[in-house]
Amino acid sequence: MRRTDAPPTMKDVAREAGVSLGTVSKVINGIPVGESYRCRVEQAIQDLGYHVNTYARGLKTNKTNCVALVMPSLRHPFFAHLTDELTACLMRRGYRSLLMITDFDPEAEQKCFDMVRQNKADGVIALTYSPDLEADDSLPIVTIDRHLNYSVPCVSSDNYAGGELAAEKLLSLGCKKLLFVRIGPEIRGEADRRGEGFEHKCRALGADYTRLILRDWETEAPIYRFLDQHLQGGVPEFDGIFCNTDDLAARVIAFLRARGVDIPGQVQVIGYDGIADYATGRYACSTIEQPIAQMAETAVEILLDADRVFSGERCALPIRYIPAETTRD
Amino acid sequence: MRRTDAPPTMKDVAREAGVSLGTVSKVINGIPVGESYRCRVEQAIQDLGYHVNTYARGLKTNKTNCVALVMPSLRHPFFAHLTDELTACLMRRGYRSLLMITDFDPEAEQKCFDMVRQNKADGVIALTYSPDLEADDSLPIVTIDRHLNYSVPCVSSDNYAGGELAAEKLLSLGCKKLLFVRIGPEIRGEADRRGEGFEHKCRALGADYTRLILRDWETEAPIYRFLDQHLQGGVPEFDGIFCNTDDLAARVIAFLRARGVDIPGQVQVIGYDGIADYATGRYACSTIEQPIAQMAETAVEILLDADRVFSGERCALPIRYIPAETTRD
DNA sequence: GCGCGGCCGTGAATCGTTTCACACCTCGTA
DNA sequence: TACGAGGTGTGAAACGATTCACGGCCGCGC
Repeated sequence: MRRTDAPPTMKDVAREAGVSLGTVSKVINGIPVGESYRCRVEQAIQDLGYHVNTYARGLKTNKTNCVALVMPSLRHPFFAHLTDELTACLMRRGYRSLLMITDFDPEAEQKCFDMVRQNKADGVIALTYSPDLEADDSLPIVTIDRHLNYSVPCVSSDNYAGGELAAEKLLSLGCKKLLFVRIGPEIRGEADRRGEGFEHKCRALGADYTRLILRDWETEAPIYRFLDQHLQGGVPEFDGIFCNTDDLAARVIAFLRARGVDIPGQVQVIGYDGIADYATGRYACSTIEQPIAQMAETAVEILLDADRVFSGERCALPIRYIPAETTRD
Repeated sequence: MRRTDAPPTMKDVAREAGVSLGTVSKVINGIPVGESYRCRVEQAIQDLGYHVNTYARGLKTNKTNCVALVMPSLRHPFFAHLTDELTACLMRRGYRSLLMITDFDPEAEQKCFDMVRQNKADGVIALTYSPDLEADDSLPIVTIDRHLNYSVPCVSSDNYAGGELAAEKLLSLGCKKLLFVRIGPEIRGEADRRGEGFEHKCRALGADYTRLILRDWETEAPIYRFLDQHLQGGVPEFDGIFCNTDDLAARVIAFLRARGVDIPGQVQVIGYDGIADYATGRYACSTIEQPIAQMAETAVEILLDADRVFSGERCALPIRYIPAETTRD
């Protein structure tokens, strides 16, 4: 007799229903089976409170219904929002998500990839910062905003167009002297195309622009120094600034305001991401919004719809401009 | 011959190293084994690029090294931050986290619990909104801020003390007429103790207070109506307001300011959670901060350290007051 | 009435681990 | 020298699902 504290197995169900293992398996997997058999099995499953053992199934089928999400952090609202949408998408399709946080550490990122391999997830959706991760071609991977190598599909918003849009907006607001500020680690990422698009548009329209590129996190000091140097007698030299993230934009705005600069009176500032503050629903600055839900949907689609063949495909989704005074809600 | 595209198994390692399965198993699990044997096995593992198959192991051991995280959403920074800390804690201990998002839907919450059962996670850490979830006593569960029933341990910040602290602060700032506003669904949750602590302290100090309790999300209209009614000739009747969440506080502040009320000149407002805006690092309002990292650490500890016995224990962690003008960083 | 094809339920084999009873070897002791 | 205890590697059995070759049964057609 089976101990009552151990969960029931298919064998128990089969015995209870008076059928064979194969029949139980068929019922569970929705394979057609004689009416009376199906009923007996379903009844037995109910009575015993049977649940399939995912690990036995995974062992046999080599399918786990599990996708690993590799994210740098959930502190940043963009990552959190993205993870939220990805998980929702995956659950809708009957997949579970295995969450891994790397804290921007390349070593941790590589470790995650190794873990994923050994955990036999069905796939990986990753947003990473290590320039040269060993992507395992044995496992389907989709990256977000990053090029691991050119056989790994990458989903992102249309960063180039976003940069162009930022330039257009600043110029159409009457700005004459533009500045592009970029912060963050060096990556072969789509996000770098924000600057390219911006510069291209500036050149195309014959606008005066400068760029300030910092290849590290958390080193804002040089930016503040630069801004100070270009603040002649309290009058800022630049009247339009494009920052590569919203939080950088917010800090730049705070810094300039502390120096007595009127924003947006004297200087226009545009950020990138389009995340509103949760509490107030307000945007900290004018911004280029990324279609997060659509990015998540697309990443999941590419990962799971194996019938479509993707080879190093890049998927650039449409962006949108949001002025600072906007409130979400 | 094993096909080269199939991942190597312990059997392959054993053959390559010229030892038995049992020996390979011992090496993998760190059980002492003769020096020369260990070396041969480790070499073979290297050569073959062997990784243990988690599903086979899980099947055999009934342990998965996997904890399910049931969260309402990651849009709210409190949940995101908490999930971040929980995942970090779990990874440090060699556990993986299975993320499930319920979107505040009781049905989805129950479904998550069912999924967890069938997925055989080693445990669950849940922050739920359904008043009566069927907790499965076969699976270790720790809740955050919620009482499922009194045999399930619950971790939270010291909400009662937080309420008291809010009352004290408002009074010490010179407020005479206090208001407590609560919004959110009805739950048997620790969060309700915020109001109790607040009221208790008010009574103890003989302070004049009113309460406005809404048992639903997203129905702020009655709050605004109430505030309007108590705005006699532009002068607010209440000069100290305690809101049960930061985002409610932020909205109340925005509403009153739109009515021309000077905050904090005429009215002091305190929220709860202590989450700073990511972009600016600023707190949207004065607030009672919850020790999120400590809550995560404690929840994981209670869940995994089975040697300690918990029966319906409630763990209330210390809170802290943060004035509005503070900046994180 | 007989034979054959199709349908459908059966249960043994299998997936890759862990575990454990067992056999072997060595060393110390009588 | 002989025997037993202790240490160590071995490999078969088991975990709980899926799969597939097999065989029983039914009905149709000649």
